Amino acid sequence: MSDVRVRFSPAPTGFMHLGNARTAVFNWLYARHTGGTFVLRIEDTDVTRSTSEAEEQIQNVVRWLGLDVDEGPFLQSSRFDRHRAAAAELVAAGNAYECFCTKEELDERARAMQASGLPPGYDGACRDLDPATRELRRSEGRPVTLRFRTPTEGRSSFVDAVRGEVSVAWSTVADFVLIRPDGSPVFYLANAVDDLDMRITHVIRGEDLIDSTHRVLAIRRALDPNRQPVYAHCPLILGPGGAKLSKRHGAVSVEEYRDAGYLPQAMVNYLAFLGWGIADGNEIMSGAELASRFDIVDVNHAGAAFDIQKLEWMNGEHIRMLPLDDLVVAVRPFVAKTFGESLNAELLRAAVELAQSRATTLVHIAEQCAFLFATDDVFTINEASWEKLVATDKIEDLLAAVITHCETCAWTIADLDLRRLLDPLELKPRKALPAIYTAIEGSHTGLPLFESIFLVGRERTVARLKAARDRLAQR
RNA sequence: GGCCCCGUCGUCUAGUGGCCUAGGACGCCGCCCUCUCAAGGCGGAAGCGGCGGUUCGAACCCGCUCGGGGCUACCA
Repeated sequence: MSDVRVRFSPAPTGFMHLGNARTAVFNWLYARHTGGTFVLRIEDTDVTRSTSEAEEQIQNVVRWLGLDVDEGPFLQSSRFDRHRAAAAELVAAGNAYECFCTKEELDERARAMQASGLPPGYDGACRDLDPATRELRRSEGRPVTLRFRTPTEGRSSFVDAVRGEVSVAWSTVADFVLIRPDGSPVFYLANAVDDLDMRITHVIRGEDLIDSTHRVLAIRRALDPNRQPVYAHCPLILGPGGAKLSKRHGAVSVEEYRDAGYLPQAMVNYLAFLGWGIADGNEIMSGAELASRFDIVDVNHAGAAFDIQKLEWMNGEHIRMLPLDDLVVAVRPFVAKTFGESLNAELLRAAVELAQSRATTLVHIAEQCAFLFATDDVFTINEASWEKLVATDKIEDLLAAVITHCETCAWTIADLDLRRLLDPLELKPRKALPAIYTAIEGSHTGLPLFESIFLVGRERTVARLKAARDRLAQR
């Protein structure tokens, strides 16, 4: 095992969206690539916005994706004492100070500064208070926050593993809050302290955090000047057209994709290729294959648009690669959702086998199999398909011939090859058979007909054909 | 507004000065296969944001410009 230690550290303040998932995937891939350790840390420093549901969802999604966690989950909220101690250390060393400004005062002054064309950051009002004034403020019962004292000159710079040197003038970075009046730490502090304590060597995260890195690094250096991790900021995932990914573009939470019938291995495969690519030859890979090839220095610079069509294709490819028994297990809950838990296992397996080569999602497979599990009272025919049936040439003769055949023939797939009935009627399979698909499967598109009829069984087949015949006669 | 980051087919990408009349994949179009729909096979259209440099030579280097994104919180 190498000494590489990475962590996925989401905030439990909402659902796990695709960007979070991709960050998790990159971290996991890098850990597995290097033989390092993958740590899960929940950054719940914002007590008012963090929820246990979100926390649970994060763990569910990580598990579902198959990203095995080596250490954790660790909750930052259980380490607040450690964060406060670190903050006290910073105050003692003069790197941080007490600020007595109220939220209202801050807001008001920020507005005024903005109005006069100045940047709206903290104005440093409490930065250099003398001890007497500090004592006075405290005695007034004002809230106390701890702020980090940011350098006034020079530049902050670090070498990012994907972007190279990133640098910013310290004069543009205002003093920022470390500890809130209620004693809870803010992200910068908790993040710096925990990465230090957990001996994180590589910080792989979204580009939205690139500017905060200067602040985190400043805290780290004040606490321990000897250790600095490698930072790798990955491009953000965009919606269609390069705009910000949002609900308007459809599902953005990973669980929605799971529920829509996407395979976790397809999700990992697709996400891995968003912002990174070997893109030479085969793109369908297992997590292990991806891990063997992944490296953070190969991550792209530009944001990547999420393309559901490619995910869908990739999902189909993974469905085709999956051993049949595994696919049956994956499909089962989707079928059980409408037809209950007591499913005929053999029937399900046979149906999934027929669907495996033609489906793109698990939901798609469940839909294609539905006609097999539908009892006659719930079996319904798709309206567009019914119209096609009605318009079929010699439909009455065709139905009559198929009914007779199905009532009397041997019940084997070979004997159920209905094409033999078509010649006498001077019909072509391509034109005539979709009507039979409709009568049996409820749609003119679906699982191969003769195998399907075989699985439906003689009794239900004849019943459905007669039902179609009768409905036709009524019009 | 300020600061930072980014810019190759519609989309994901390969490409780090000559191998590029820019390669692959999804999607799209056409053909083949075919009991429907798919899957599969074959073929096709489609791109270096723009302008200036540097160089014998630029998708690759530099400048400007335009465009996109992020940050600018007692969110992370």
